[in-house]
Amino acid sequence: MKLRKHYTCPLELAHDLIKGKWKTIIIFQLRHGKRSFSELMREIKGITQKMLLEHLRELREVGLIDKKSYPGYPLKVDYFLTPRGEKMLEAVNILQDIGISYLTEQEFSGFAVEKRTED
Amino acid sequence: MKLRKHYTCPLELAHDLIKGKWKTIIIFQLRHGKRSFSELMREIKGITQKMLLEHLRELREVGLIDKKSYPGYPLKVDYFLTPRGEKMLEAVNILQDIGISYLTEQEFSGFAVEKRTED
DNA sequence: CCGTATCCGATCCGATACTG
DNA sequence: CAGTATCGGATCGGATACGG
Repeated sequence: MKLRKHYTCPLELAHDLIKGKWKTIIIFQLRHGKRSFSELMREIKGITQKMLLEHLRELREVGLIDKKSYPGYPLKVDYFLTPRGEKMLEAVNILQDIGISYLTEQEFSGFAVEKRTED
Repeated sequence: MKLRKHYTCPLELAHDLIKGKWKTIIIFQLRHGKRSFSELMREIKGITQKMLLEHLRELREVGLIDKKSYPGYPLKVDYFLTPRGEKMLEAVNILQDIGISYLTEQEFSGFAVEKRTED
């Protein structure tokens, strides 16, 4: 996700910052501080190596996260939120709350599982 | 954007709610109350009729907005945020602030225009 | 004024294999 | 452990035309 040259609207830019299936989840996982690549792989269910690396790189390119590499073997890299990322975390936390409310409340858990009557 | 049957993570669901190029912008445009379809078309630069209708329908299906149709000609329909939409607006407002900060600050306005030296 | 349908290129994302 | 490359199906979104 390269940012475009021009944006006519701040929200278009901001939405591009978190575009992609995993970006908000990555930001949320970094809420308590740094995480290595392998920790993120373990904590984020269902993500592939390719997707995680790609989204990490993009988040870095737009300045929401940064990383620190430690020399030597085994390789070790820590990813962490920048101040901009911390600000984005505020929005992500709200999204998290909204997601929980949808998963919790009857009205939409019924809808979210498409009237499953079995199990 | 139909919601899936199951989500392993609230953020995956929440991100789906605002997935798509225009959803956050539509929510933001409804921040001060109801808007007719044609008002939204006028206010949201660059959007096509198809995209606006499609995103309005999807936002409605997931319960972030609702609409009220008035009988008679010319047709008139008002769209407005539901309580869930108002909650989502809190996140969108933060995104808006972040977008503004990116467009404003030197570091990223330079980056956002990809080192353009002409014009 | 509001809503639907279709076509088609662009992008996204998962699987998989390979490198330092 | 961390990162790169490629391929192919699925989805997204713009243009355009048509309908109530």
